[in-house]
Amino acid sequence: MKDESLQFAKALADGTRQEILRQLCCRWLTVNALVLALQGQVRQPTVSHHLRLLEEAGLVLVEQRGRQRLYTLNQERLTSCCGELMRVYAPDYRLAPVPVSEGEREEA
Amino acid sequence: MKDESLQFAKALADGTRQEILRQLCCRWLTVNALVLALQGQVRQPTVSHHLRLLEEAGLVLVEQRGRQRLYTLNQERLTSCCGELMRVYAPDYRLAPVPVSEGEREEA
DNA sequence: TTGACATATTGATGATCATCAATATAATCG
DNA sequence: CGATTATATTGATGATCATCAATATGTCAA
Repeated sequence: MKDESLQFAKALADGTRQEILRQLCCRWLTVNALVLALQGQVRQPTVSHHLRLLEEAGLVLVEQRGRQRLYTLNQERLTSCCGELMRVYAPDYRLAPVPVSEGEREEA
Repeated sequence: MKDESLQFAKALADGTRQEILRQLCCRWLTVNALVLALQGQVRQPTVSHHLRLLEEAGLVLVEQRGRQRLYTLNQERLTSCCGELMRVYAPDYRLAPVPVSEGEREEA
């Protein structure tokens, strides 16, 4: 897409997609596992549809594993998109994103 | 709206609204001035419509001034919404938003 | 109060999009 | 190979939404 911030916002502008991202945060799930995690909220084709949009926006990472595909949230991408938004729309504010260290990540 | 991050994303999920926000960044414009700045892209009622959505999302500030209404981008709100997004969807990253000082603001 | 100006609201229309059932593709196993 | 499983794609349908012309509301000046 031409405008990255627009694609980013559109990707997040749906409740089901945000729920999917929450489920994919900090873990890898297969499509079916994701459908189950969504508790019958939506069917598998719908989940695949959303995953495609999220992948096109770079917000999820995919890994083929036999006949299943594992998805996870791409935190780095989300961070950089938020950074871009703030650079454009909040130039009077600054952000200093600090990656959490490996050690800290384990504690949570 | 129930979900703040969803309302935020929806508000940004339109090219015209993002263009409006760019125009309202760091300055106050009347509705008509905004229509002019958009160079005939959209009519006045459409602009008013978008301004309402943006106001409901807290992304613009309004001030009545005689018979006109002045709008400007609410940078603080945008910053906090981005922060919320990152807190939820990028917990392995941190942001330390630092407001630019008054002095620096003048230079730009 | 009347007239002129600035903005908001209404109602209609077309476009975009979320969702589903059905089906296709792809990968593994026997 | 054929059967099974996992995921993607297709086509249809209803909902949401961006946009406009027309009109209403609100504000000031004379």
